Amino acid sequence: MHRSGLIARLERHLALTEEERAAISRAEQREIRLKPGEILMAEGGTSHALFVVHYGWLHSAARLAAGGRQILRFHYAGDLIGTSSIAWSQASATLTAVSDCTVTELPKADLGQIFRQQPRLAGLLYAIAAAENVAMSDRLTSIGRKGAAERLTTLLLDILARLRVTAGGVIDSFDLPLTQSDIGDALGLTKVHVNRTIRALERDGVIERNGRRVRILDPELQMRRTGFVDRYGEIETAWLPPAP
Amino acid sequence: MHRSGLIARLERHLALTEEERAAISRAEQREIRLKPGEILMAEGGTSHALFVVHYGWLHSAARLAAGGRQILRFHYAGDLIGTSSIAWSQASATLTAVSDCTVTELPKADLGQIFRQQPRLAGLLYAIAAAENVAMSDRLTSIGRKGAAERLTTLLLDILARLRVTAGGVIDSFDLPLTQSDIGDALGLTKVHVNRTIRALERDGVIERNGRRVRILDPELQMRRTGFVDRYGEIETAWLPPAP
DNA sequence: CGCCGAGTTGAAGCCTTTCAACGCTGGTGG
DNA sequence: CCACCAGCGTTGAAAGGCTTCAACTCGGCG
Repeated sequence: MHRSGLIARLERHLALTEEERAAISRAEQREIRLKPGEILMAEGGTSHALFVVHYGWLHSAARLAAGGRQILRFHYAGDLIGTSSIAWSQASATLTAVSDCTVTELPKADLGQIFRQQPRLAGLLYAIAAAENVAMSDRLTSIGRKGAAERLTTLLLDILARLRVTAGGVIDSFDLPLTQSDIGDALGLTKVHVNRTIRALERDGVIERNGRRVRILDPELQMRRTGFVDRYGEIETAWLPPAP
Repeated sequence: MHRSGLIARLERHLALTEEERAAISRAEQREIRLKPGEILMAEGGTSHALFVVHYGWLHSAARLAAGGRQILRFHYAGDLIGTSSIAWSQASATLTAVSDCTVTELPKADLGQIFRQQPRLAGLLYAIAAAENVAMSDRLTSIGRKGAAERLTTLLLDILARLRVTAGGVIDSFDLPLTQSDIGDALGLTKVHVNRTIRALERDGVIERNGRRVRILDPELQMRRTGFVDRYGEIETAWLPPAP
């Protein structure tokens, strides 16, 4: 099996011991490959496992009684997902592949083992969960208090920031596998208005498009204008207990 | 010192051992009392501690460059707050007292101790963080995909559900210490529209008001209509490692 | 070759915001 | 002690951003 996406993620914050790496490897079970649109876990279904993303994108989404959909988060390599199954046995959101992707199962019981034997990893996972909570807050602020153009720009900057991590360099363009309908469901807009907003950003020289390739002309400028903060760069680890 | 709100919260999910209780008591430092409107922690400020709420309400909010504000969450007795300081030393949100309240400090370093010595507590804290993440998702869905009346009803139901826990019974009314401006900032609406929406709910027989007292006429009906889910009732603990 | 999903565009309507004004209440200082 | 002031709640009217409805194009897949 190839290298774990989760281990790679954790090592960006902390130099893991051999034991810590082994504990995670042991917990990760069978690998699952998904095609775009395939569902990994359905809202309301029962689940006794989390998933680690190794490659590709997914999203988690909630359905409304009225028939709409809200995309809650996008998940990239290194993310530990399906975390709602930690607190309940029923999934609170649907996990769907956006691109081709591979994930591995991580049974809840094995997570318990990690918490028992690797307190430093437990702390780091807790810190990452706290960071994700803050990222969620940013999204809430964006949807609650910003107009369509700014929401869209922020989403594109967020995707760019996440991809820059794995790309290992400062890129300014990427392939966007999302439909405009998906984008609307992520931003709380209709697909029609997403389309108009995208075209307005093009006209205003904020972005360029070529097929599904999107280029942000001056990412740093846009980050300043929207007040975008990358929540995934650094995580403080000084408070963590030492490795055993 | 009176009984810790956090211990009470955790014991709703798990029967704690004497050692576990002691570990938390040891970590909780000086008690702080706040009056409505007082700020416990300011966005951008540095902080090396979390806080445990023992009594009263607070909220966390983010400011926008444009001048607006988004209230992210309300915090009640038993909540562990300021968790953004777990991942960074800078606070990402401002914590403000809504009512009179008392909290205690919980230094990050002591949290590290708890993670090292009490893996079961660590797991439970992680599960609670996961549950909060889901609650945040619910809010995102509400703001992204629902109209003003439904957002407001959902907020009132959420407050009711939280108060029912500490009230220890099925209540259907409560004192609402929030201004309409606060409510607007929590729901992504203007205070003017909040006012119109409140009056519409009164006219439609959804709520009654008497000063700051709010009564929801048929909470169960409204829960069904809005698809409200109480995320704070049960948390699964079967996967947790055993107490040492 | 035809169909279906995705993207695009126009026009009309609705929900929410903005701007403005006024009453009420509780706290403060003369 | 009381007048004043500031903040909150309330309401109206007009404007604006986003949605809805509808139609048309384009490209890929069966």
